[in-house]
Amino acid sequence: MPHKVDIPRKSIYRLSIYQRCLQRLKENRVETVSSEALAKAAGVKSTQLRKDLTYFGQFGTRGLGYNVDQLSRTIGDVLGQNRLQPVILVGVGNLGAALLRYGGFRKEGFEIVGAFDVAPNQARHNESSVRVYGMDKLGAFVKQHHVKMAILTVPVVAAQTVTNQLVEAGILAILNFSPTVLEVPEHAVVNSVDLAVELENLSYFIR
Amino acid sequence: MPHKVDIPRKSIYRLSIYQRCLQRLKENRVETVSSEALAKAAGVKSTQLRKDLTYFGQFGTRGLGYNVDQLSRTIGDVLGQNRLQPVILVGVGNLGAALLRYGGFRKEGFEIVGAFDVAPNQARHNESSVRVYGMDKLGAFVKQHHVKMAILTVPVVAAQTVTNQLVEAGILAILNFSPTVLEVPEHAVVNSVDLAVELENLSYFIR
DNA sequence: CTGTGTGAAGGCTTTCACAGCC
DNA sequence: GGCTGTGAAAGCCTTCACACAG
Repeated sequence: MPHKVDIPRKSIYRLSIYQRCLQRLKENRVETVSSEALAKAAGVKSTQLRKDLTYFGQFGTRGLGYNVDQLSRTIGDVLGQNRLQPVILVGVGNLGAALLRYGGFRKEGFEIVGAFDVAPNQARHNESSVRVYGMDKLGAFVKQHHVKMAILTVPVVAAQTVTNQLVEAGILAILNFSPTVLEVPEHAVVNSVDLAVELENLSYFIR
Repeated sequence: MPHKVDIPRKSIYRLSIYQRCLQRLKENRVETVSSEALAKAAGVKSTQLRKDLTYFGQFGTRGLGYNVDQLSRTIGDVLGQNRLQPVILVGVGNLGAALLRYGGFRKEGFEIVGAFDVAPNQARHNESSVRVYGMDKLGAFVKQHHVKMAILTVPVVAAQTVTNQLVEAGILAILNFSPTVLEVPEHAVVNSVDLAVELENLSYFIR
């Protein structure tokens, strides 16, 4: 429920990583974990893990560690992944279609409830159970299904236009795969995944 | 050629963004750009852009700005994108196959020269011109083609094992799409793209 | 005695303010 | 006058050191 802004964005990212590790521990029937052990699994320092957690409260038992199940549920609450979050995907090309088929988001609390494309009929929607609609259906769909998040996999030239449509429709968060900088109003959030940028970055570090 | 370690990693990332914007300017026959204008296009402050650039030298003309073409070539040198860099892809499932078909990396200086999978024959390699080999061919291929970078799109359970094989084969940089933390020796670099983490992160910011 | 929680210190990145050059 | 280059300041995040609880 809170929304304290003075929590480092990086801490939030790490919360997701911790959650992954906790899930794996849960599968292995581990009930308790120390900050040392969990931090190692997540690839961070134990002090950082503890600091990250204290932004949201105190969950550990001194001398013992953290209860895996309880910590996992707490982090789930913070990240809002304890309710299935509906997501739409816009742009059903190569990448978009692959993400539709992937479906592994569901386990993390996200469900792609609909897809949109300028040419819904020729879109590569084979094998996926998600329906592909034309762009004209977007506004009504978002309102009807109370969708707040969108995955954007359209070509660069369309990215900003579609973004505007999404914001207009009431979308608050966009996961952008187009290699371009998107402009959105204050109240909306964009995370960009740029594959070429990641490759270039690696390329720099191996010379 | 250099490899100064005291350059912020984030600056390197931004260099890629600047490069994108410069390319677009070049297409529009723009010859000169101010730090103010370029920064705006890249979504950063102009002082940050200038600071980023000074890590590598002085490229601007006071009172005028930067020469688009020259700056672009300089950044290209730094990022090592002026030679086509060979890349392999391991794990030809949904996402892997989509990336193979995508092919948009070439424009940024990367070429996927080969793909690998435990089951190369049933891999989804349709429509792509990249050949899919069995994992046993990996070592020889990497050596023969002098490949230094790999894209990893295998399931979580296989990720660390395959990573070890890659490092063993001589791969220095890995772009990892598996939702797990990879362990690599000092001399190797990993960049991870975790779609679920990105979604969770967004989810946090819209509550 | 083990392991968490946390104020303070340290380190890194961004921003400011302005000197310097065209 | 306009715009870059840059030392210094500010801000932010990580790490340390240790108090404190079980």
